[in-house]
Amino acid sequence: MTNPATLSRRVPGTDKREAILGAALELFVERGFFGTAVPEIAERAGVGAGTIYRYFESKEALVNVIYREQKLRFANVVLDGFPSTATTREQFRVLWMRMARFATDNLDAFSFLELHHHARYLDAESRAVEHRMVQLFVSVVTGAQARGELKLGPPRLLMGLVMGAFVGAMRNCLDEGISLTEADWKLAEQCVWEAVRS
Amino acid sequence: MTNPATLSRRVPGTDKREAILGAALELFVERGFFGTAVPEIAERAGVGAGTIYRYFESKEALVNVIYREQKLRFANVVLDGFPSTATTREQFRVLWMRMARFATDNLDAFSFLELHHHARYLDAESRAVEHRMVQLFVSVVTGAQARGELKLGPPRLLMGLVMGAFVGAMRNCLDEGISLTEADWKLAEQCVWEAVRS
DNA sequence: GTGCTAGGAATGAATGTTCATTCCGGTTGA
DNA sequence: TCAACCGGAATGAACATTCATTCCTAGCAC
Repeated sequence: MTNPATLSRRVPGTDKREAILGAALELFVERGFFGTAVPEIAERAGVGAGTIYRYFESKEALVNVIYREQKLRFANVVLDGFPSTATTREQFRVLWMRMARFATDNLDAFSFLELHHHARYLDAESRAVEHRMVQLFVSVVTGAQARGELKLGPPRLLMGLVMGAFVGAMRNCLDEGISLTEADWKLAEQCVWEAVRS
Repeated sequence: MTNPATLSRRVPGTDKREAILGAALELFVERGFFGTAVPEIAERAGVGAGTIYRYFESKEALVNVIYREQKLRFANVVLDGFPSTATTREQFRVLWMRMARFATDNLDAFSFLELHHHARYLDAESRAVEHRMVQLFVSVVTGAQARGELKLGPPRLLMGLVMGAFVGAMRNCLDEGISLTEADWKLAEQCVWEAVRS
């Protein structure tokens, strides 16, 4: 009963759920939330329109599941095994390059998170997930400031500059349909480090 | 026929047109393009739904007019009387502070331009307006690089970092419902200059 | 092995709602 | 009186969601 052939039977329809999530992610990136019709999602996922409502309570619930899932995936990629005892310089490099990897390997997920930042249809839990991540970053910045390794100033402002610069760099990629080279990412990292170092 | 009393007759309904543009700008920022219903725009503008179609061919034409209008307003505020003979350091300061002024004084317009960056419903002319602005900035960056005053590297990448950092700083404002102080803007300017200086 | 059956999963046409757009009767200023 | 202008009800298309029906397969009887 637990051999691979029966696995998809034991958790029925998991693959359909994944197909719906994948199709919805793509379409929300391409057309936005209100610009995407539920039957379109069904068509791209290769399921009936009604099937979506077997897995998700509503279109809004669907977009919230995607948001939280991808936000947590991002957090895992970036923070898993974070070198908390390394120098701030090294921590910054690791953070930047992990973000670059996530964004490069998961273009749609990255665009989705960007696009749906603070959207009206995100519910309290989705906002809470976001808020927890921000708080975590703020505490890292505050710590580095206390050790005199980052410029002084509102932590949220410094974080905004760094994250904004990252998104700005990535956006060039997306806008031009090209992808940034490893060298480009390293240059960007060096630039932004010089922006915030004390 | 040209005295003030008859002006609003000679350009009929100019004030209604402005009311529609203003209401639509606000609502598109609050709810997005597809999330905003035309009758809602009419209500906030204090006109009938049909009246909107006396001034704009369609909802899509309306959003494009707003986009181009605000993009050009931004370009004017930032580039009008630009000190083209000053040092790159001084030019950077002027650019940054003018952008800060525009964003602070025109929160909705700034958010609108951010939100509708590369949206599907922007037409060829709107894209052309955007493209011309980018080209202009690229040539400024390239010139400064040639004089050895900016880091070398893809001009689009450096621009992306700077503009991204600006947006990131501004976003803190919007997210927290607070506004950045003059000191905050100066700190941010100093940080970002150090990111791109040679 | 074969045929049957129960019941959960999947479907997509049907439903009621909401939307962008049109159109016509009323209003206004000259 | 008249032409230009306006409002908002009317219209048809498109939408999110539902639900009566079909499909699939594990389990059983033989």
